[in-house]
Amino acid sequence: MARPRSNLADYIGALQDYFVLFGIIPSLTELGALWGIAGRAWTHRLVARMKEEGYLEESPGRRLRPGARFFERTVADTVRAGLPEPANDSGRDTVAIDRFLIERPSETELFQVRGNSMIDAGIHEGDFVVVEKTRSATPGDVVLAFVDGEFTLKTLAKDKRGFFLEAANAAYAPIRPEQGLEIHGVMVGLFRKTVARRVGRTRPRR
Amino acid sequence: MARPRSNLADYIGALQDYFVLFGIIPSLTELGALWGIAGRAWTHRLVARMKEEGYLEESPGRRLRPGARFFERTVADTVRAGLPEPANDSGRDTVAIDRFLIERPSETELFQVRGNSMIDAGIHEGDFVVVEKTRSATPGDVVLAFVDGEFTLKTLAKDKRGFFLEAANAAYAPIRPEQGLEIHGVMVGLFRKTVARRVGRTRPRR
DNA sequence: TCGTTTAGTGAACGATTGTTCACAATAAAC
DNA sequence: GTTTATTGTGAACAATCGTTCACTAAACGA
Repeated sequence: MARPRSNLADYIGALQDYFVLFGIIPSLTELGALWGIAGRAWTHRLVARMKEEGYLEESPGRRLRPGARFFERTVADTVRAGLPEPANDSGRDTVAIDRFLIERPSETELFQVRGNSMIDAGIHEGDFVVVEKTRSATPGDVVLAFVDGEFTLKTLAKDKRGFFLEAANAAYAPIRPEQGLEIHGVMVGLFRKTVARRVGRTRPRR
Repeated sequence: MARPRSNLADYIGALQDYFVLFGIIPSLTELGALWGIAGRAWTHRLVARMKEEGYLEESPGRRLRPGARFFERTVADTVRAGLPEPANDSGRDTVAIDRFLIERPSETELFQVRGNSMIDAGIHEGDFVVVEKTRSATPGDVVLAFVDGEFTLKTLAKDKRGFFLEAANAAYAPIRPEQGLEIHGVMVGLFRKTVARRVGRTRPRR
């Protein structure tokens, strides 16, 4: 029966390093060179196995991309005791946050928040808000609306009199737009930088 | 002289959407199909221009990968009246979220927040916190500390009795660690996804 | 009007692609 | 010592790849 005993893990490790370096999954020929394999046939079969196990996926044009398990890096779940070491031996992907927050790049805009009318929703002045334009809004969503000649970020709400806008701050009254309510987009994410760029640095490098 | 007037931006937008979907930059043939271009020659020249401007880079095997500027996005101010159109002379700024939030990738970790002890600082349960390990903390910084066998996110404070930790929530008492205070890192940023991934889609494709 | 620049098409090239088939080398199982 | 599965090699296939060259079409200034 002969257990597989797959040293597949070694090949995957080498490929992860390559991916961090070059940002792509290369052709079978170059995979063979990377792995020290002469014939393209065997490389092909290894790749097939990686696809079966979810490490690689196929993109249009027969090209390969990292599969669901390729990164498998723990996003370092929080605070619970025990070391938070993410075991992140191989490099990190700097693309992660962008891709996490932005699903439709061409329909997405960033806005910087002014004022504190949404502070109870954890939206502070200076925060960057990710807004998707084409997403249809439903009551409860935070929306970027155009009312009375101004853009404003508020929670969309609805009662028997129709749609209106609510702030997340007791000091602000609800807004019932007089001539129509134009929803520019729906907030789908937020990010914030909390410490100013430091002038010096903690310790000299190298 | 004829200004470039490049509608390159439209092509890049379409490519960004494609990349989110498939995780690769496709071949020239498929780029042409994506952009509605018949001859591969013209696609080739557009790609060359994108490489010059830093949107694309070349990987081994003549394949393409996203360049440094590929993930940049323009930021608009929320509140200002008038169209939020970039109006590229004044208020326009472009940000790549990852690079904006993470200055030192190898010293940075991500943690997901549990609990609401920092809610008055706009840090909610489920938010992702960007923590830099080697940055030296000063009172007022939000730090990820290791006290009494647990990791916890709190504001670092100091009085005449020494350093202690403060929550940003009146329901939590300050923490004065008994056997030493170990600062694991300093919070430098935060991001949050506010709408769950939609099940259906807005409009059918093709 | 003419000239120039941008935008785009179409065909052709050699090289490389993924895939398949036939076949050897190694190792473990029986 | 034979069997069997795994690991690997090498050649061959049509298809597609990136690149280049020659050539329109439209737009715009001078």
